[in-house]
Amino acid sequence: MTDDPRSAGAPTLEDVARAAGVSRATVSRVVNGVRNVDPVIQEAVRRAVSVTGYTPNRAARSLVTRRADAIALVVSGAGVEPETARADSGTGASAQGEGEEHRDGGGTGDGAGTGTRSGGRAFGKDEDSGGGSGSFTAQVFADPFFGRVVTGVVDYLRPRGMHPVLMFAETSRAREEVVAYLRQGRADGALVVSTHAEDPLPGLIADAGLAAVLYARPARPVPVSYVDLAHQDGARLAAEHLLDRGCRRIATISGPLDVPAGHARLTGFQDTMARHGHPYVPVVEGRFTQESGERAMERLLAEHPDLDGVFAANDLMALGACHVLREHGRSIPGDVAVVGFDDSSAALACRPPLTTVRQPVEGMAAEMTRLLLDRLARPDGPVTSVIFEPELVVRGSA
Amino acid sequence: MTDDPRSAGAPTLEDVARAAGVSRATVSRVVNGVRNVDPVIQEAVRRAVSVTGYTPNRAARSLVTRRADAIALVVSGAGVEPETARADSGTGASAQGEGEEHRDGGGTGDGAGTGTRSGGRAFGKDEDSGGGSGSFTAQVFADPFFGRVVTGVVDYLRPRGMHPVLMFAETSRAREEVVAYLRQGRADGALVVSTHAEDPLPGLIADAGLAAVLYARPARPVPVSYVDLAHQDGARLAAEHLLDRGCRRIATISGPLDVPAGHARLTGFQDTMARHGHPYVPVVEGRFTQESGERAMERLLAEHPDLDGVFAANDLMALGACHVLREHGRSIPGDVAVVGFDDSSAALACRPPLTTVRQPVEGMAAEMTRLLLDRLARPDGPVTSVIFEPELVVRGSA
DNA sequence: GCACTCGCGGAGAGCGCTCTCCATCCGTCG
DNA sequence: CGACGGATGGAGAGCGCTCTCCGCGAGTGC
Repeated sequence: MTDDPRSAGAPTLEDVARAAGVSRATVSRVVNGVRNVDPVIQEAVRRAVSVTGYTPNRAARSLVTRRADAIALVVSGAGVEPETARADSGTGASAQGEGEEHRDGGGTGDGAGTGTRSGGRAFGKDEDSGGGSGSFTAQVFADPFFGRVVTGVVDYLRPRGMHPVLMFAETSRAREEVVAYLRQGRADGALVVSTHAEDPLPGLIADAGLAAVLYARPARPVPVSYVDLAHQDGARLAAEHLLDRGCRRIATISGPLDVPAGHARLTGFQDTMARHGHPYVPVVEGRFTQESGERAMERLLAEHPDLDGVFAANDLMALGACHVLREHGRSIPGDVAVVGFDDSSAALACRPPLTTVRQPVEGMAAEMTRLLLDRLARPDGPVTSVIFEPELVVRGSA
Repeated sequence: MTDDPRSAGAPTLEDVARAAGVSRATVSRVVNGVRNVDPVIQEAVRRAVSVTGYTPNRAARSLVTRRADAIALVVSGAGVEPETARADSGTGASAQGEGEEHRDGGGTGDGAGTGTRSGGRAFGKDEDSGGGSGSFTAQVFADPFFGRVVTGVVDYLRPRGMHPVLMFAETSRAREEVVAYLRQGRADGALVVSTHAEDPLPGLIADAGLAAVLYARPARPVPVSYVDLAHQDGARLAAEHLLDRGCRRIATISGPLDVPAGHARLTGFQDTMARHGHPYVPVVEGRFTQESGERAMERLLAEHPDLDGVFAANDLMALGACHVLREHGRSIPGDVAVVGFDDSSAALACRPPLTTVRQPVEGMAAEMTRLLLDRLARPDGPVTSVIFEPELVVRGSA
């Protein structure tokens, strides 16, 4: 019968108000942006808050503010997949979404990465206890790139009291879930990292009038902000460095050509080479995985045993190339100079450490986050994009 | 004046009910677990839902169900930190979390891993555009381990329509934020991965009566479920393999001894070696980073130039050790056999690929998630823990 | 000295949803 | 043939919070 703080559940605004002898509204004012409350009362309220151990209920707040104060970090995958069936399997088993088909790399097509796919990832060979063997998620994190994106996003968000919800969207079903998630108001906007061009997700999000910012420019224009890297410039840096070093028989291992970054790095490289009198550059297409880099290097070596310089479109492939090169008795950089791209952790896992083109992933991810938060603050602000400049990091391999 | 679906904002249950000519309650019944609604009406409601494009508002639902249908994935860091000042630096720079003090390896103490810390991570040397140079986040993702944890968690959660909120908790402030987050009802429970023993977070969560499951047993008992690996057994496997191979002058690079996993792997290794007539095994403490593995290997080689076998407590260190070994002219496994631990992606980034002890991280993470969901379903269920058995994966290095 | 403004706190109306009663209506059994 | 039970749908009360009104008291200008 005393003023017990309603023994059930967590204390509410009401409880605090009672304890402080004021109204709910006043407590709310104090708890949030202190609009205009007498300092004395403020203090009383604050004391009451700590006495009762009050924590505002976010659901209730979100209900009225219509803000979740959360954002989604979405890793979006290939657009190519069997979605003809328009599966209406209701709830339940969505595990079948696995059947995703990657288009198998253009000219490289030695069927390599298909059966032996596990080469790219170390784990989960015959594991089946729920851990994602060949799952999209596992593939994603096999590349150090995504960890860096997460790092950039989280480091930007944390000081602002926000935390990202991690989502993956490699199937149309998953994509719809992402849109639904946003529409349900569980997140105010999305940070989308696409692993493939033609990803329909940005379009879906834009159509639904939801806020998003992309990492990398979408293949077809979408009215959404993005951050990107000047890939061509980076490739130019690599080419010039190899040339400056005196390499004359230079080849390149490109990324998947259906990925804008892969394409741009190749054309940037070829253009620069051509401009310096090397109109023809041997190229084998890889898939940004270490194993594909190995295959590509083997092939390159078979066809051009005398090459003295290689530019791989990312570090993982460069690492694989180095292994193969060494196995074939080539010293690095003595016999063959190798330049990678990204400056990821793989660059240092290599011996000698990789000379590479640095992509400031963390900074780009942070900027992407900033753009999203800006947009949420001013929904009618302009759609802006930021292009980052890469820089060459010279280490031992070239 | 017509039955326009209230042109403002998203359609609500009310709108759907009107469109279907039923009551809100009925629509709710259909949308959720269909308790008992006439099939005909069900169909009508479903049609109305798709016509109106209705999506339930999660905040409203959470408000009454008191469930967020979300869980937090928390990477928790060192307990050791300068929190005397009780830093009230408000928001902003949390980057100082770097000051985190790892005890510098027992006898190793050559001050190595201190200045050259960047060796462990590839990125962000002088980068400052917000991306986390030496941030805790960056450190965390520099190890392939966390990507695997995320993979396991996400792959288990996704088919269940859930997505994890990613949080980090390396400072007491961050820890409080995690607890607050849970108390606000933004997540129903937490999955906690501690990078250090003595982590206070599990205790804080348990004290607050919140649900959680840990990856790895906490140093001091906490009434919380966890999953863990039989580290000793794994180390035994490594020792026996090295011995079986005929190695007789074996040394080991241990993990940080203040981390239970590091400690257990060392003692398991030593015990087995002792049981086989090798009471003394040279050991240098590493920090689970590639660079610390290199340093340790250098030291080991200096003191025991004739060694013919090395067990590194994780793959990253084994990778570093291999580099150093090769630089010193030792062939692997010819002159020196190397065994790693984890079977992470680093094991395949190595040449020859690493023989290693497999920790089924994805499976363990999935199990951890299952335990949490179980607990949320039955809050008064038992506190259970699951210990996984490691297995030896023989590849080229030993 | 009176109306007017302004600062400040309280009352109360929802936000959209779930869920517990009830009211109905049907079929069926005594 | 009347009553009763089960199946079904509707009404309505909140969940905890924010925020718009209002009221009140005190300062201010003419």
